[in-house]
Amino acid sequence: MRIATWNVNSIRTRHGRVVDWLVNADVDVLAMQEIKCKDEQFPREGLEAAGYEVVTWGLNQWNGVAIASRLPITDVEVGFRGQPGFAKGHEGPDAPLEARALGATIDGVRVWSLYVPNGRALGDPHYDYKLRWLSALADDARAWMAANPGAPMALTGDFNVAPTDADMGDPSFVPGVSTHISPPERAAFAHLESIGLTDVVRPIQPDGYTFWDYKQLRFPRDEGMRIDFILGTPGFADRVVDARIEREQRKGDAPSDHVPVLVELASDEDDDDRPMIF
DNA sequence: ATGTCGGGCTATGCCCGA
Repeated sequence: MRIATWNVNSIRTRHGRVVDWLVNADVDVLAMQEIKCKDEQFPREGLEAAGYEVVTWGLNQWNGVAIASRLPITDVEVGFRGQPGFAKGHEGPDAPLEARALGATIDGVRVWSLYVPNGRALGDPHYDYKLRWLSALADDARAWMAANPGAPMALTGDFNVAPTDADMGDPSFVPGVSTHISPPERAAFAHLESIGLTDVVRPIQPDGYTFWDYKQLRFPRDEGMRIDFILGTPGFADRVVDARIEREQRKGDAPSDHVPVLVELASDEDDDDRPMIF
């Protein structure tokens, strides 16, 4: 089974490219972020014609997450337990949720499509929200892992954190000043790893960015950032046989500013070593 | 170069978010 994540930056602008890539890359499951539309506006036709079932959580023109799968989808969860909300002038515990997390089970694998808040600037209310959001995500993941020992789960998506210096190649992000590289954000990411989630792509693809800003020739200069990840429980990580960052998807007409990240999983029904398929 | 893209709005440019 091939599972991918992709911040598509508007599915209405990108659906043709998304379907083409899914079919060409033979992807079974795609977690999307920044669909930037309401559920009823999501262009499902091309995906469904290509054999994909689609579940979405889109509230308005901002954020929005979705999962498309060629295998049956069950146990859809809109938002995670304890997910903090956020809205202008509404920063308390009863702030409305944003459409940033969607969970589903596919062929026995729990898959989350996550769009972590950007943070905007150090000290901005959105930055505190980002840290609370990541902390609550870890709490929910830890509770799920305790209740489902050994089970495969992947937290996939745009984490908006560059965990190491090598993951930050955009010179406009300055240590001590900028989001995405601040110690608290990196600690929040490391905390996800400390509860038993593993970046399953990095051991296979140690280099490469997943995002390049549209501005200032960031892609031609390869001044990107590695901020999109697939974090797996041990029961997920043990089945990963290959991984890929689809840099080619940053090229051509109307690309997203992010590229897909995907992994190939061995079947859970046999222990045969699978050949590397990519 | 604040140099690019998305979205909405009531518009044919301006605002917001990334």
